[in-house]
Amino acid sequence: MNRTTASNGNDTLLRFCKALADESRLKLVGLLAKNEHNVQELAAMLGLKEPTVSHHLLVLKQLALVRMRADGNTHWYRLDQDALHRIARTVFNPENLARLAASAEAEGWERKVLSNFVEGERLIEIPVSRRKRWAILKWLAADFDPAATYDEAQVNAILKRRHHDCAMLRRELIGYRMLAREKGMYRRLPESEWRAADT
Amino acid sequence: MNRTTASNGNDTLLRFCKALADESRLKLVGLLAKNEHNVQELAAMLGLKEPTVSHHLLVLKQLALVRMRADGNTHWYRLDQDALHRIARTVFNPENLARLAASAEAEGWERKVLSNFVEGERLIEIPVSRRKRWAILKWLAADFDPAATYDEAQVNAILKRRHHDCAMLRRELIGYRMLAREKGMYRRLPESEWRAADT
DNA sequence: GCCGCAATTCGATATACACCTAATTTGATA
DNA sequence: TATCAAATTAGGTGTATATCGAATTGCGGC
Repeated sequence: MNRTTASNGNDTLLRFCKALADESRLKLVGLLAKNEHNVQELAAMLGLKEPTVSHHLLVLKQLALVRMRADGNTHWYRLDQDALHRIARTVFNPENLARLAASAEAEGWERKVLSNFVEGERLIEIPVSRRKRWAILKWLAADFDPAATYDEAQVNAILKRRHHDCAMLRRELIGYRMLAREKGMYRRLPESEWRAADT
Repeated sequence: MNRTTASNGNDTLLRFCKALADESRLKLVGLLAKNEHNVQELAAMLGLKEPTVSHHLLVLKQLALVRMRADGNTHWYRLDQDALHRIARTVFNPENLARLAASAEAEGWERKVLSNFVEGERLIEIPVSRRKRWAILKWLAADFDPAATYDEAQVNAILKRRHHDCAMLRRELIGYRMLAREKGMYRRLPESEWRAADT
């Protein structure tokens, strides 16, 4: 199931793929590519019942892949070849693929981690995963001014705003070299000094 | 569900569409199009658990849409852009679409109807649909020699081989002008005399 | 050797949807 | 007008599969 609503632009791509991700509908497309057919014929050719074919045709119709012409009560369907190729072409070009990524960019990863572990201003839980923990620590490090120095009580006070286990957080921050302890005082190190997320 | 096994050639097309007919997998494609990512990152970015992502990556991998590079225990995935475009292009060209229809050609419609209503040499059921009934009657008419004449007993005997309700079949054959009754004798009319299927 | 972590595999669940039958709509015809 | 035939819509069922938690695998460090 999808917890985020599909972004409108790529929604077309998704529906297009869904529409063709069924053997019966693919056969329909193939049949309608060559000739016009009514629902009965299609049902007979595919070995399906009319309602089923109607259902499939509706799906294709909603993507404008098939056209219908009514003669009395019999409906004649045919494929809109141009539409098919147009969609196939526009939908798979690189720019469109790029937009797919927009919804969840690499840069957004850390934000997502935060949203998973931070409720309001408090850290609910310290992630076990090294990379996620790194993202959390980066967020904690932002609480410190690189130009200032703090004694242990001050560091603890700042960290306590986020999570009760300030000692653990302090140790981690030092482990990743985001904080450094010198002569009993702490200071935030520049990012260039930090250990990488995956080491 | 599919009652016929997919033809090998279009099987690729079907699997390709199935693979992309899922929002999570589309997002994966988008993300992997821009950068290499490991499973944890992808899971975090999509808001899914690692096993789920693994599953999706497997699907994409089986179509050779993604490549994997293992560094220790972390697996780095990226999109094979060429593969994607190559498949998209080859799979949607007209010749390939034409092959889709091969499995159930228009000419094959009547054959299909027969296979649905005829078991061995016996007619299981007389279709209600006018067009299907017409196909069945055409098949029955083939039992009669256009150059011969039959009395009613003979006609009934021939039809009884196909279905117990020979009276009904006889009436229908006459209704469609496939058989004609003249002076108590029956004879098969040429196809040019038959009423059309849809009248 | 053992432990920890990333990834995968396994087993279960829950949703999506292809398909059917039955009921309804709609157009043509008698 | 009643009626029939073609299509669609409505409702229900079974299968496929997206997702998860738990167990397993496999690699790297101690």
